[in-house]
Amino acid sequence: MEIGRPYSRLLYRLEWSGVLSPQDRQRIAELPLTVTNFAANQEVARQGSAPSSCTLVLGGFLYSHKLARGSRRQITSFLVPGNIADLHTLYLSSLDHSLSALGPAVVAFLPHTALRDILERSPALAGAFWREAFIEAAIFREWVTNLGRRDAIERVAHVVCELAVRLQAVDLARNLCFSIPWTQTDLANSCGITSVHANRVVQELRRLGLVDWDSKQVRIRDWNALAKLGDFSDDYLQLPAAVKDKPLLGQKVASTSDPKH
Amino acid sequence: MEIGRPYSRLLYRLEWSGVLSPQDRQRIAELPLTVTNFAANQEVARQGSAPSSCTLVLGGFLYSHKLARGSRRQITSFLVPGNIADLHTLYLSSLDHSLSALGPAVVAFLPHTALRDILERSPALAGAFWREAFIEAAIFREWVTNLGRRDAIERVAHVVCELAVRLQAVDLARNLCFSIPWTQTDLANSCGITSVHANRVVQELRRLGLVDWDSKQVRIRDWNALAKLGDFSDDYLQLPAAVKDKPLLGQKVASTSDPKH
DNA sequence: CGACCGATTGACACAGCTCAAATGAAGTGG
DNA sequence: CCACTTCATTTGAGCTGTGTCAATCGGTCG
Repeated sequence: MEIGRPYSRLLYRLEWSGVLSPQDRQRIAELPLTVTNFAANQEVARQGSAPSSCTLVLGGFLYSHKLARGSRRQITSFLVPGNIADLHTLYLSSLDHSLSALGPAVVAFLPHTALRDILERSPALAGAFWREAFIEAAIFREWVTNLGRRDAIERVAHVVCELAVRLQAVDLARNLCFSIPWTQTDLANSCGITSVHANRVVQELRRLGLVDWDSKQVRIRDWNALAKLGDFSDDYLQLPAAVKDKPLLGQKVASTSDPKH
Repeated sequence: MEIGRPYSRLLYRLEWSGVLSPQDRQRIAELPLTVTNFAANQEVARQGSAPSSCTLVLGGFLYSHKLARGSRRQITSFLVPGNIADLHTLYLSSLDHSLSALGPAVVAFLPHTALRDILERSPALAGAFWREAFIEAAIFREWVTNLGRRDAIERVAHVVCELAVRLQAVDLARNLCFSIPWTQTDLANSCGITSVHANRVVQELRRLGLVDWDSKQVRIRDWNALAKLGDFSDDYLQLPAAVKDKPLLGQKVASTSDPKH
């Protein structure tokens, strides 16, 4: 994966479904974009607003969230570099969730007009974006299942597994180790538990020897056990064979390099 | 809404985002379709399979579901007439959930080839389908929030409100009353609770005078109270003004016509 | 009539919540 | 370089919503 250009991770993901024509790659490369930095916890878009551009994550993490009962926060998804956080604003008038930066983050805003234009002109790109949207929906279904039918430690294990896979797929996790600037409260808000209980779960995962967890740094020490505990299978993420064959998952490479770093 | 043709409810929904050209309506009307009947609980599509057509609900209900821990079932969505249950199979190779009939149901299978064709030819139809897909995603986000941050009675109240609105939007609910062939176990599987507890919650809703509940027949007796209890707002369903202005919600018409039918 | 399925009920157990406080780490300003 | 603040993590002690197990009841259908 070519890294270094703003759209490189997006392009990499879009080509999961098949190589794009030079012209289509060019279309992506030429998308007008406004790069903006956000501080930790800064709001990128507010529920109810009607943005005129979409938000591509370049660096760091965003999360979408909603409130229940007026004050109970639920994180509905984590967005990692290469993800477009709110493609739906292209066709839905108002945003049904808020969007915030988990830690410091860099995003690019892509005007709706330009995106609609390439979706109309290139069936291949339209297909690639459809695919992105549908993968996001599959993740939502998995989260519904996670929240509805797994207990706290399983939920946490599952979310950690999911992030590990999604991050390694865009080269942001190495050796089952990744950095993410979340707090245990963020974790709790994504797993539908309280932060107090999230803390106890994290401690239990440490005690079981499944993960090292320095809050901002997560290292999975026993992938197979964690995936089993979290009832995790990466099927729903629809990874292409080329990505699945990368090492790091299934602990194929857990022994090749120094597990301490 | 014109009723009577297989695609009428779909067309009605597609036009929520704006009137379609006669040619586009024609394209929908001419979609090749295979109509099939399913018995209650019969499987329409199995997780892991790779269908070559999409499933349009014509009558009755479908539900998508996944298993956690091998045996705990979670319903991830209810599909009502006019919904396409698995549009994502157009672009994702394998189904990440199973699809079953809640009660007896009639569905139409639409070949991928025909659907891809109209998505490529008509930007307006593509936009309408994008909109459908994004509304589905918004529902998933709401479900994530429901499961993660509301307690049992709130979850049930919320799901009932959602179904009432979605059904009345396609003329399948009158006077806040609708028929749905679910069991309390189905309800439990959608709300992430056990069937025993679902029963207690239903009894409590009855006792509070919020709903009449004859299992297959749900009548909301106090919409405002139920919506408040379920922390429900229909914003995420992205109803067009024309539909929101219909009576029945907000109990505007709770008295105008016969509540028995 | 018997079989089966869904609704209902009761007794009890426990996962996770609430409330409250202590500890620790990181930054800020003097 | 040290007080001071702030925020995240951690711990403890009850409390409660929901699960589990098991039985009963009622309706439907062959």
